[in-house]
Amino acid sequence: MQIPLKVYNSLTKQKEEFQPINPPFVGMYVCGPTVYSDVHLGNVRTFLSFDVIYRYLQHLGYKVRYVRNITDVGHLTDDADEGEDKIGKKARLENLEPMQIVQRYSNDFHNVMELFNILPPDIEPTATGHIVEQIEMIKALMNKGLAYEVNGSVYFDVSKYNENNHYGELSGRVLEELMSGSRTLDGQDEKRNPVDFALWKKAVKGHIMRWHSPWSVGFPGWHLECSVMSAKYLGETFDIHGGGMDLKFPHHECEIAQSQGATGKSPVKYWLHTNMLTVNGQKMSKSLGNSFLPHQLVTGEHELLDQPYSPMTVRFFMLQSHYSSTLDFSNEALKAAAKGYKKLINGLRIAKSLEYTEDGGGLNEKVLKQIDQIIENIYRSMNDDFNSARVIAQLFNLLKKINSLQTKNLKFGELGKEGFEKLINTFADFVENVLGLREEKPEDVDGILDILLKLYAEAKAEKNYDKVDEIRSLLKERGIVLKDMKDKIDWAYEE
RNA sequence: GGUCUCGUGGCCGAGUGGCUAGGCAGAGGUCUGCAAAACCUUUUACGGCGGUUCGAAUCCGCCCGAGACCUCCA
Repeated sequence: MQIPLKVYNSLTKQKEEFQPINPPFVGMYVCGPTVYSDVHLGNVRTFLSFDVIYRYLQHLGYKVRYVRNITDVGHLTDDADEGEDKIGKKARLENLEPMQIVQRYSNDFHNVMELFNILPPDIEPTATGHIVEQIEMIKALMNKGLAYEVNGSVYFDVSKYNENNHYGELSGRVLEELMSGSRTLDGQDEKRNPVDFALWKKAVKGHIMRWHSPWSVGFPGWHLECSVMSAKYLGETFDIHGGGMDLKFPHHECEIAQSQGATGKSPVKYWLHTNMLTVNGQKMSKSLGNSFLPHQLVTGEHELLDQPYSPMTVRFFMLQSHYSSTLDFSNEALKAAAKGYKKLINGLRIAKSLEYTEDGGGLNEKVLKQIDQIIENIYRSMNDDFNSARVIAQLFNLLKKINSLQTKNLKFGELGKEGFEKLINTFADFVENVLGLREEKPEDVDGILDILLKLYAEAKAEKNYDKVDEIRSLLKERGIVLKDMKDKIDWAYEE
């Protein structure tokens, strides 16, 4: 396609043509979850957005290396770098080894990702697996005079960094204002400046997760792992760094400062930020207590939910908005999405089942042109900062053609074999591979079997033995045998 | 208070200086034993006030309203 891919770069605050540093390779890093509690739907939105970006880049032929970390070091509950370690706290409360907490919620996270058909990244590094590398980066920063040690803890010297760099370039902060705006913490603070942040924290008594370092037995600062792991797997400068808006400051700002401080290079070419999921206009977040857990959605067991919604309904719902807009979560919107999703996925089933047959129609240039136009619009939309909402709109337009083929309102011959294949393949490819929507078959297989058993019983009662034999043999082909019992009919797997 | 985003028809949600978003809901029609689905047609719109322009919902200013970040958060 001739239309170039453009992405909105949060760093430059404008849409830019996407040009990878080393085509056809693309390096993409996305901040993953901290595994100390269940992921909620807001978290899912971010990973879903980058899933579609990942899928589309691959669709365009790029060789993408997608890295998404797992934060399994317990970071502190407030940014004064005080407070309790979240994983350690949970471990203590539940009387578990911290790594049990980490494992449990990592497993849960992976299950949720699979539920929403979010592809796994190529590399999923953990913070605890890269303590050595983090220590190395701290050393490098200390050697450059950008970090200082106090009582076994090491802090990043933001004002020092700002002398030759621009701290705040991503989030639009001005250091002076940050410094005047932040309260000086009473007495105990080890930092030279409130805006400085921890690279290494000495473990206080009772802190469970701890490692040896040249400075103390302790643990690394929150921002450090992303700088370290992205550099390790993608290089000191790589193409795309993603994450939720709420990580822009301070997390991503600090990441830039660390990386640039250590290497002298700007680490990321394109910064992409996804917007928040809201509930009644308010951000969904753990701390506000208005978050939905994925399983609550699927079961419908939540006071704000009228009914259950399937994972693909939610996926479809989220893709109907642009990743950089807030999206409000409501029953009405979800119900509409459920119907829309089913319409689209019915189309996918039809698309896959249609076979081209010569039915005497002559080529219809007008329809062919329409289809070409729609397909071009699909690429145009996706290339415009991954506008999945517009892609879906166009897919519904293709769907009309597909449905018309099925109902014979449109003849195969009008499209010709080539036109037909383009229609079907584009539709199926975008629905399944780019948007990642998959068919959700009814799970109630038992219920469907019951219906067959009922028909079988009726046929027997009518002594319609042809029908009886037919049902029996058809089920047998599927590995299911019927059992005529004295008082009822049952079934079993064929042995 | 500082920085920033948004305000689109009954609901959700794209987009754009003049050319159909789309889904859901509503209306009419075709098809159908009935129904559903599908297809065709169709109603409802760009927070307010100014300005730029031949023309703005789209650009600019002001106002009103909502939200995000500035503390852990995707």
